[in-house]
Amino acid sequence: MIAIASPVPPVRDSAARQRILLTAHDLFYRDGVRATGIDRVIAESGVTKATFYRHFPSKNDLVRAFLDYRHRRWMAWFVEALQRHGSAPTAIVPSLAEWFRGEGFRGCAFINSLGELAGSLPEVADITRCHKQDMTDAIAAVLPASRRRRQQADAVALAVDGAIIRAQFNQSPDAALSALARIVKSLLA
Amino acid sequence: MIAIASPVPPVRDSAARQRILLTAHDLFYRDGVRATGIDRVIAESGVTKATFYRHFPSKNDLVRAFLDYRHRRWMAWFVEALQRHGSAPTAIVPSLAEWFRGEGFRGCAFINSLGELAGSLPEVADITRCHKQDMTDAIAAVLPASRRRRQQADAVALAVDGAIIRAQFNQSPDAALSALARIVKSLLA
DNA sequence: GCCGTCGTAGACAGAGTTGTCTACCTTGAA
DNA sequence: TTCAAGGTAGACAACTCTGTCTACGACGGC
Repeated sequence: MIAIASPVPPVRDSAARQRILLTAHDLFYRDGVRATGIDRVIAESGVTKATFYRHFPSKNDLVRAFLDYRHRRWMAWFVEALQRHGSAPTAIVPSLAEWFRGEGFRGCAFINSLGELAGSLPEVADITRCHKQDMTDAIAAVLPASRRRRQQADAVALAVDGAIIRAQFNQSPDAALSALARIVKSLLA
Repeated sequence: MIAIASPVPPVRDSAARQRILLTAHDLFYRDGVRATGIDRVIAESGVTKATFYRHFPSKNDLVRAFLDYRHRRWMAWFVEALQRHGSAPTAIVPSLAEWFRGEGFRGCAFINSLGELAGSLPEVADITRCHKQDMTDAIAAVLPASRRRRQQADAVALAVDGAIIRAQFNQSPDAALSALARIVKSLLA
């Protein structure tokens, strides 16, 4: 037996894995990561423990996969929403309004994870930084080209984070949205 | 025996209770509420289980006390810092800079709790709303009197929340502080 | 001096946590 | 046809979590 390369190609896209990831996404986002036990994910995704641990050797592996999936999914939605609303600075507030008013909105998954996982999964800060960098880039893409575009995008992104937080605890997102609109307008004036 | 009022006046300020609350504050803020077990709080505050449960019948009671204490303590610091920096709009950024650069800064305790406790302690949203309302009032107090002061304070407070978040995952708070300064300046222009 | 309050000390219950293990079935490719 | 990968099913270990309980000591006001 010669066996040059590893004979065990990891299965990245099996149906069971997808089901686990989708279920974990919904539960982690809705109830929080620590509040959601592995057993719950296993039961609701309809697989067995052996199958689960074949794909995700530990809960932290699942959490990392969840954050990665969340990032790709949220960014795809955000870029699409900005385009749909005109790819202009005025697209930012109505896009976020969609999200805030959507069923099951519970804030930013990365910000939420930051608080509860800092101890058990230190890289969550780096992951969040990457996520917010991509969000900032998407915002910069709808701002008018100018020498200060980078700085303006940073400031708008910071305000967007503030708006997400306030929409999370304020029941109605209206106040957060109008405050954000005011900030965006005065920054670009 | 006539016994008009309850003969068991709750002890609000015993030494043991203070020690428990202080310890819980440090641990909850540093490691998160869910990540911190009751046993840990008990061990580090040097009391026994019976004593602990005499003062706090459940962990949720301790969490509520923690948030209340945190609110009073943080507000006292914030108001004092704003005064110390001149009680003007320009006092906001340097005050926050103190906090962000301080040892053990780990973001806003209320925002952090929001994500991890929404399921087990629903009132955390109301508590956070009250806290942020008081923070907004403190900000309004250093803004110039005008017809739009309330709205300006709301917008600044929203941006402050964004700055807190970014200072939490960005290692250096400099970018968050300068973006916040830019927002404050343009809002008051 | 008595009694209630506050405290120490620690065993214990009951539930939930992550993760391992054995045993067997199915499917597709060499 | 054989064999390995991926899946089902579920017992089990080891630990941690919250919360209860008994027994006893110290102190202060009535």
